[in-house]
Amino acid sequence: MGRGKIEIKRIENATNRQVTYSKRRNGIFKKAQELTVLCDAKVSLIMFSNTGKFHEFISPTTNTKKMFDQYQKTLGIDVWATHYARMQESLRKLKEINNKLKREIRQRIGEDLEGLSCEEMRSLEQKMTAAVDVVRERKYHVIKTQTDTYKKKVRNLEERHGNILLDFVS
Amino acid sequence: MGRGKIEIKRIENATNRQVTYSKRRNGIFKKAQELTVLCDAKVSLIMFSNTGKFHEFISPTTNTKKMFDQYQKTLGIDVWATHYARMQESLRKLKEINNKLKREIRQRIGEDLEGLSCEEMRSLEQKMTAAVDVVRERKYHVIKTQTDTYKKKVRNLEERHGNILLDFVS
DNA sequence: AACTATTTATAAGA
DNA sequence: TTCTTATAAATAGTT
Repeated sequence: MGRGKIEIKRIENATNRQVTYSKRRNGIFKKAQELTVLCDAKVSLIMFSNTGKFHEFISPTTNTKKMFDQYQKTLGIDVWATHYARMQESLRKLKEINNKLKREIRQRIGEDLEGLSCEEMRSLEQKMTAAVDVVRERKYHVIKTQTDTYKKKVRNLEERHGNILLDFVS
Repeated sequence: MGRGKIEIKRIENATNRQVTYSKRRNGIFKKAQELTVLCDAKVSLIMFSNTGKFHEFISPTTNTKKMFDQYQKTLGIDVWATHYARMQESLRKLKEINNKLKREIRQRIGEDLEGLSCEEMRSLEQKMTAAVDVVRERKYHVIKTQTDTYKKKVRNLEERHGNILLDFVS
């Protein structure tokens, strides 16, 4: 999958190997996550890059301990695993929400409009003009309030000034 | 990937779930194998289907025991803590970004304007009207394109209709 | 870190 | 299960 087909053999260029590792690692993690959800399966995925970097995915499950116990006693790991998996899920969801929000903002900025139908565009425009109106009104309100405050101050000053002048005159 | 897009949630139909599990398990195993070879990585992949069937993939360069040894040796129990801390940090950051994005959207919807100064409000209004213009222009473009297409069709139909009428007359 | 031309995975149907 | 095939998704090479 990609610009060209590649042979499945060790990538000799270190940089390239690192990049591919990173990309494919994400791919596999995503697939593991999906399998966990779609098929209600339990998955443990642990990997070390050739540079020794460690990554893992563990399905959120109450039976994680069973999975590890089949191989060896790994004290405390299962407790963390559940917790960890939950966090992974949270991260994933947050990222998703983030992307959606970003897209919405982009649309409201006027980018990313390619996919929208005429009707959707009309609706978006309507929403946006309505919002602009709200902002405009609010702005006027603020200005009005400020102006009134200043007017009052000026009136006050004028009055006092007038009194001072009167003092001079008298 | 497939005839249709699917939502990532538990597949309720048991047969379907089993089939998907089988297909996707093969997919992940293949990917794990490829990663092992391409990137010279060590991968341990253990899974249980919801019916309790067990499958695993282990890089040929290692074995499960080695993998867990490395896991413990490289990480130790305290590394779980750092790992956990790192994830928590990520979560925090994502949430923060999320809130900012949400706030921006709210403002662009016309809510949450309380804290803004007159100047900020003016700037926001400007940005929004600019965005509305972009959307409006894009909308017009779409409508124009559609209209032109229809016009062409109508012209075509009229022409053909005219020919048919001529046939009748002659 | 993005992008995109391609390859690959896979959902649905048989 | 296995095959097929239209479509979605992953990703190799590139910028």
